Amino acid sequence: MTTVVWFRQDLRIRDNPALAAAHARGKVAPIFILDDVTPGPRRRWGGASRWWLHHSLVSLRHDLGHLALFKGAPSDVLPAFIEKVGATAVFWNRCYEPYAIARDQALKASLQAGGIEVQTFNGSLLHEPWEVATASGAPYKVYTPYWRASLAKPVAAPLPAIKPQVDASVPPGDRLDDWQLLPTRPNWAAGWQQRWQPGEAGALEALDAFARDGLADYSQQRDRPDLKGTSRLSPHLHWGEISPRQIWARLGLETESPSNRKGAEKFLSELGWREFCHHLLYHFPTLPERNWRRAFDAFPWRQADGDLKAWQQGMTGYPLVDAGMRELWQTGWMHNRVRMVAASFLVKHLRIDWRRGEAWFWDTLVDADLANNAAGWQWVAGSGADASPYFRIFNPVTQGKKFDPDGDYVRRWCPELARLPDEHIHAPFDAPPETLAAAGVELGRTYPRPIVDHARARKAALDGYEKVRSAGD
DNA sequence: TTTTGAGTTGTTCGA
DNA sequence: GTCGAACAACTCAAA
Repeated sequence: MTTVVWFRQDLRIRDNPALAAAHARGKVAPIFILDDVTPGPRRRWGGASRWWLHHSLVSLRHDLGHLALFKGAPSDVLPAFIEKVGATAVFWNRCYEPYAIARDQALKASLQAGGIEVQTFNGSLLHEPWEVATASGAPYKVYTPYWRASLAKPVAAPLPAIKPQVDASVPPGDRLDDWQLLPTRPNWAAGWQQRWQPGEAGALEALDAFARDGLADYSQQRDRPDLKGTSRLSPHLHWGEISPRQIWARLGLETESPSNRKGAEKFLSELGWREFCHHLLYHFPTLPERNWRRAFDAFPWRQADGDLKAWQQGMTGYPLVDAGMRELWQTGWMHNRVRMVAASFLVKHLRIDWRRGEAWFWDTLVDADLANNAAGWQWVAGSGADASPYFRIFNPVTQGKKFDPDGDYVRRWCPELARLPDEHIHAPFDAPPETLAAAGVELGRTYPRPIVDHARARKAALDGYEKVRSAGD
């Protein structure tokens, strides 16, 4: 008996429920479908995600021994593939993007109507979004009670690795290179393979390194963009090269020292945010498109295309923001602390609609994830569930001094400022002229002047939120 | 149904 | 330099 396993965001052979169940039935016909056609917001993977996907598929194909690649609408591709390999069943692990849920439900119904057995599994979350609910059965809208309720539920143990018996008659489908997932002209991802190792082996190595070395100081170091204090597991998690269950199981063992235990709990609570974001997206499917708090529809966003461009290019004149945006552009990733500062700057200092920032992150982040991205941006904007209060406006200079105290992070990504002394590295616009000259910095020429004044921008943002407040009634 | 306590990540101002 | 209070009300979750 051959079972088709449709791989999506579960590009691994360990703890893969759909693959394990199919293997238990007999031969397996694995397939990945590049779906650029199903309609929906952010249905098409961004540029950085496509780079990651390419390499992750190479890795998965190697681990499986065979992987069929097809491009197009799953509603066309999958039934044809099932027929071609003579399968009687298809298994997959669930996705949670609203368009994917609609697509998969329709496909499941039509396959079942055609006599094909369909089974779906949880391969991406500790708990399904509908499994965690308040006493009255409603979805949670606040993180802390959500996570408390999640912690009270048992987490399934991870499944062992599967080396499936692949059906020899499985057609290979497309050549991966023909999908052109990798950038050319220019190849902006040159050098990314020194920084990232997409695929299951890389994910396991990253978890191993983090569990070994990262937990003891995680609670403090996670906020320091100048240090390597975070796990960098986010892109691996997004593509399902590793599952939250595996992380849960691994970190649950790291309890020999109190500091490790504290770090593990903190990290798992970050995993909890990922779960909460998926919970929100599932229960509020317009999250990527509409203000979760509708009163924010009254916020007076600016068009300001030039300011948007300066932000995207890391040319705002605020070193921490610029360092973050350049790190993003050059590596496909940005430190979480800096994401908050840079996002807050776009939304509150520049008063540009969070959706335009969300779109930029979607295209440039290797860990771009609809649930996390949409919920994160709405959190920063103040329009989201359990969001940052409107009056919380990050000061990029204060944040820089606090979390990049020696300026190492700014110097790495804004080398034109590298020779400034520590006390001026986060606010070159306040440095004495002779200090700037000695460091070879000429504002407006070698590094931009601030595109907005912090105090004025802060006041304007608060005025904008006043409109939201009055629209709330 | 009503009430009560609580709520990721900050900044600024004044003592 | 450090510290606490104000920011401003509102919504949520649970008793």
